[in-house]
Amino acid sequence: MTAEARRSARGNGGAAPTLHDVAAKAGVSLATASRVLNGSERKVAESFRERVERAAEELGYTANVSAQATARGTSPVIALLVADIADPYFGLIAAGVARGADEQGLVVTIAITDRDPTRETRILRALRGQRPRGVILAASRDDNAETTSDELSAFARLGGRTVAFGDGADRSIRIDNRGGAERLGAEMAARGYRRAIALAAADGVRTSDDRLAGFTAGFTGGGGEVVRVYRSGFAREDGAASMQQALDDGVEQGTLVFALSDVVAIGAVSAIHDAGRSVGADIAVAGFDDVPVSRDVTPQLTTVRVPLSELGYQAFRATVDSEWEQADAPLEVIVRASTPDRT
Amino acid sequence: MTAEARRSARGNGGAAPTLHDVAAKAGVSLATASRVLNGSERKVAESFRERVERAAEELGYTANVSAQATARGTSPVIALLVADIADPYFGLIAAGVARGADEQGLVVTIAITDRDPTRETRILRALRGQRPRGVILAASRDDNAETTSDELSAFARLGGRTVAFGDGADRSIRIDNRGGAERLGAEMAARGYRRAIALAAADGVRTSDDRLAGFTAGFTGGGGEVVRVYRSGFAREDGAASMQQALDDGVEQGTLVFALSDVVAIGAVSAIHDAGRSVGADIAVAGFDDVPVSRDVTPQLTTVRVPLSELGYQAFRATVDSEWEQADAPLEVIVRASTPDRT
DNA sequence: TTGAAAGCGCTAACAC
DNA sequence: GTGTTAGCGCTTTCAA
Repeated sequence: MTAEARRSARGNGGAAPTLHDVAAKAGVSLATASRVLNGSERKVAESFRERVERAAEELGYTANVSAQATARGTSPVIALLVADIADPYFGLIAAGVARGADEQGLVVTIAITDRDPTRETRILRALRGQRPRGVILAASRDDNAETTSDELSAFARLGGRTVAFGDGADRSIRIDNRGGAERLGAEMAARGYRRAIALAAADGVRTSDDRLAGFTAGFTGGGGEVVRVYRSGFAREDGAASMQQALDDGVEQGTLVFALSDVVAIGAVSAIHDAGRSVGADIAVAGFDDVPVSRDVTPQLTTVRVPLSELGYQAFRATVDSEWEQADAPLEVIVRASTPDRT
Repeated sequence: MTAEARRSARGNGGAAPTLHDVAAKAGVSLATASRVLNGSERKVAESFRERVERAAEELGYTANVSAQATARGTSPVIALLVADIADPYFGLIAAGVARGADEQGLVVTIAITDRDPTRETRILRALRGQRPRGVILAASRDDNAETTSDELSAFARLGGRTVAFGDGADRSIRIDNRGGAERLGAEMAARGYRRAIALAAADGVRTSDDRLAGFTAGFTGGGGEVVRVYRSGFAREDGAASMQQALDDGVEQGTLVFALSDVVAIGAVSAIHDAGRSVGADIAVAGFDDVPVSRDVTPQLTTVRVPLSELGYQAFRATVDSEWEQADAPLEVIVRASTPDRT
């Protein structure tokens, strides 16, 4: 049964009007209708153009994106992979990506990896079916596993641009985790802290390693010492659990807790409260990222500002611009009340 | 130039392998390959099936979703509209939707309305081009404007399911804002509060109106009085601004501030601190939603728990299940330290 | 079971 | 300028 037949069979109820319908109603050819509605500018006589536009309007025509994509061989989508969309870190990145995509009339699809590399690879494979213009990987915060990088090259071979927060893709959004953490460490030492406990992720997780190494370098360089390192993950509960453990092990007054992210730091703050200790002069806490909630906890969190939303926007630009160079995204140490001066 | 010609012209470099390639390599027809790889189960001889699968594997074949969509007339996507993906309210909903979509192998596309009804309508129109299986509207927190509802019916006519947090769609996810707020108001009155200030959104915004009306009913029913209502929006900064204004107007000690959402409440908390006042015995604050940060501020925020992520999941189910009925999502009043007993 | 062939809705040569 | 027509990659009758 042809589309035509099917359409009249149901009296055209429930079927989306096609370009064909518009062309027929306007009394022009398919090609002309296509040129007016979706094709490149300037080529159609004004009178025709008007007729087509009116017909489209009356029919409520909207181009079928899938059909356009198969015909053109490319689809207007940018795929974004995040670990957890409810985490403000990723939420901010996603907001930046969405803003850019919107500017260009592109659609962004979001997939959640739950920080599971297997899932990540699987999703990537499925995403390939969308033949997206670009893929942005903000998921692992880790060096991208081998299988993931295979998938990434598969994308590249299809002509899609791959961008990663980290390595392994065509283009990388780099965050100077090490440098920022080092400045933070130095600043904390300068403010009189001498003992620090670090809350990190598993050894080998790049972001965590860099932040930890940077902090340690800066802090010891200023005369401090990182006395213990607890390892768990990136979630708030991980921070709470690690801190709980640390408290069980004993935390001297005046110790600084350096958490690898604000979210983790906030978990730590909660554990400190639960233990009846207090944040600040008793146990100081510093995080990383400067997500909005770091200003909403009491005391406000000392942290390193990462312009996440802006970086998301840049990541988007990186997927679409032919020429591209990452703009400078300087990280700034922000000292707040969670780390009072000890000098 | 045919695909064949093009492919050999570039030595097949850079082109995605097509079903055609797989079929050729396996020595079977297109139809058979399709049946094995993407079609319905059970129909192909085991030997053929194996050959096809091996060929697909070796070629690294992934079905082109757009082509499948044009051929099938339906695409495996669920479109989600949110006001602001960096807002935890929407982040949680999105997480629930994403979880459900993943279970069904569907893709979710996200669009941001920025709380602009015009944008919302425009986006909806563009989204229609994707011919998504379903659309979830979590954007306006408002009664859906007329144009929006036109777009929604257009979707429905195409056979797509529309689901809204609020009214105007095929199916609605309802949050008992009024009831929850009423219980909160009653509880606050029972705990000895007598004067309240409300921080709401513009008059006519449904969620805000319901929460405000509910709270007022419960609070006055318990002997309290809502002395002033400030109106702005749903963002943290709106809460800060409204609270600032309230403080300028004068806020008696022992007053309760009821904010229409936790995010707004947190803005208010920040304004209270900035003004050198304190949250709790001095000025009490209650919010709504129970987003994670409500437990991370000090003092922790009294609020009404809305199972946002779960509701996101339900919204997803509502788009895909033929039979559907909203599961009970009871709202629970959670009293925390931001509203100490005054009795 | 399998395969040939006619679509799906749209784009883009190419000719008029 | 405009229309014809052969694709895009895939699905799905319909015969064989």
